[in-house]
Amino acid sequence: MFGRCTVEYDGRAASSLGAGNRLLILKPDGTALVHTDEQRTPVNWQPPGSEHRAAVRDGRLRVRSVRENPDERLDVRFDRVEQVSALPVTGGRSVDVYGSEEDLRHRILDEPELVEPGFEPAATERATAAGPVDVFGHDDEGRPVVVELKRRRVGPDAAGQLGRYVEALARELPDGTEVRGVLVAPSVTDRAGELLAEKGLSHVPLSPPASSTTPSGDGRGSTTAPERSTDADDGAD
Amino acid sequence: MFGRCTVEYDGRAASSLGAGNRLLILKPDGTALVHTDEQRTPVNWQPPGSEHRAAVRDGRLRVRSVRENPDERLDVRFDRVEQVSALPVTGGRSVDVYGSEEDLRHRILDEPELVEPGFEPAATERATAAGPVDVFGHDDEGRPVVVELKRRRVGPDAAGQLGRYVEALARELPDGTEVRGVLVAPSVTDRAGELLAEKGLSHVPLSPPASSTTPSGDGRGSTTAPERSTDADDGAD
DNA sequence: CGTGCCAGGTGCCAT
DNA sequence: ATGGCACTTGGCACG
Repeated sequence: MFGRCTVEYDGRAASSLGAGNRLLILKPDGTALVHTDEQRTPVNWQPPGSEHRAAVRDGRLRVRSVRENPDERLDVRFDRVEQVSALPVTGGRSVDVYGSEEDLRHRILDEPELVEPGFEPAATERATAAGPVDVFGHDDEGRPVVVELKRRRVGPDAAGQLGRYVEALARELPDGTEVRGVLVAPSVTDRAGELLAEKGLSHVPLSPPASSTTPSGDGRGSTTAPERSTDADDGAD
Repeated sequence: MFGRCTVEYDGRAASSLGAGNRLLILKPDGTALVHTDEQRTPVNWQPPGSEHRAAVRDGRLRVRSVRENPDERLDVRFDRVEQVSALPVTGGRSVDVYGSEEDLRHRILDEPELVEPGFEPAATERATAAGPVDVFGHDDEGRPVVVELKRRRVGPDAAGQLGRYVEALARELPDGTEVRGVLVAPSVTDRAGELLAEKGLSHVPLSPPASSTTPSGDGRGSTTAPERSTDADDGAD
């Protein structure tokens, strides 16, 4: 729907939006989106699972979307409706994304020496008291190694996360066992680097496999070709 | 626009979406959104600042949106266009949200005893080597106190964040100075609670002021002018 | 369901 | 531009 409306939201937070022309999208799964002419993020919304209802009050259309747990409500009051469309959506709803953290994990399991020579992965998502460890394994001297993967440049939070895993494992393993921690990510910020150094953790610069040609820039050596590149025949257009 | 299309994305990651009827939204600020009939998140998109272009190839409409830094591209190829609308958006584009972390900070600055009796705030956003501290102050015995605010229930990350601030301040202040850390949030998860305990930090259960029951006026900080504050009316069911 | 964590996170604002 | 962080974060997978 498109038209002049006001929007009120109350729930996890609360907000109010004065009159203006906006686009209101109501999805059959209960999602509601109010979009203006800027930004990727809707100015107001209601998550999937909400219930939409429409009624005319004082001669004006009001669309109300409500959900519970948490209780929240979105009210869109129109004083003029410019357009209403019902659109029959079909086809795929989700995409496989290449270049994710999972792809990075596969890359490392395929070639553990990318982490360091002699590294031997033992488990993924290994449970610890501090949460699941992305890749757990041992170095060339048999020392336990915790590997935390990030698909992009990281800040201090990732260093903290890795540190928690290392500490949790150190407690879990026999007293005195030295546990190493390796952060695998394209790069780290200065602060994150300092934090890693403080905690005795290390960083291995490595990116998820490029889905298509991202040739120059990252001098991260010409490691073997990712099989992912089978979409190369797409070109043409 | 609405119609049957395929969608290809390549940039920070890469994805491919087979043919189907979807809604394509092109905003004048360069945003592009591809929505299916589910979820709040678009199945594909392009951020603001991108450039949209349309062309007919092999008798089919192709919309391409490109941006640089990072380089990324979205291609939507239609084989049938069901509807095209150009909608004149007007009016406010952003909302004042109540119940934010900032509101929680105001609440605490108004009533510091909510943190603990005798707490005296000294600064907000106080800079440290580990980042800005939400509220910095002193307790009834003059000890420095770092307060980290969260508007909702928090996990281990918040405990880590607070811990980093406390440690950074402890280093900055004269040797031996005891720095206390208080996490103000509605609640904490078990794991976060353990982490807090380990680090000698404490938790004060407190929520942002409820919007619907906000009793008295509060001078909202330095930011935008709230022109639409008085709208307490709520149409009964 | 809650907990934990990734995400093409987005968006805001500081240096 | 990069960094650090909040967000009605959203979404998923696992306990």
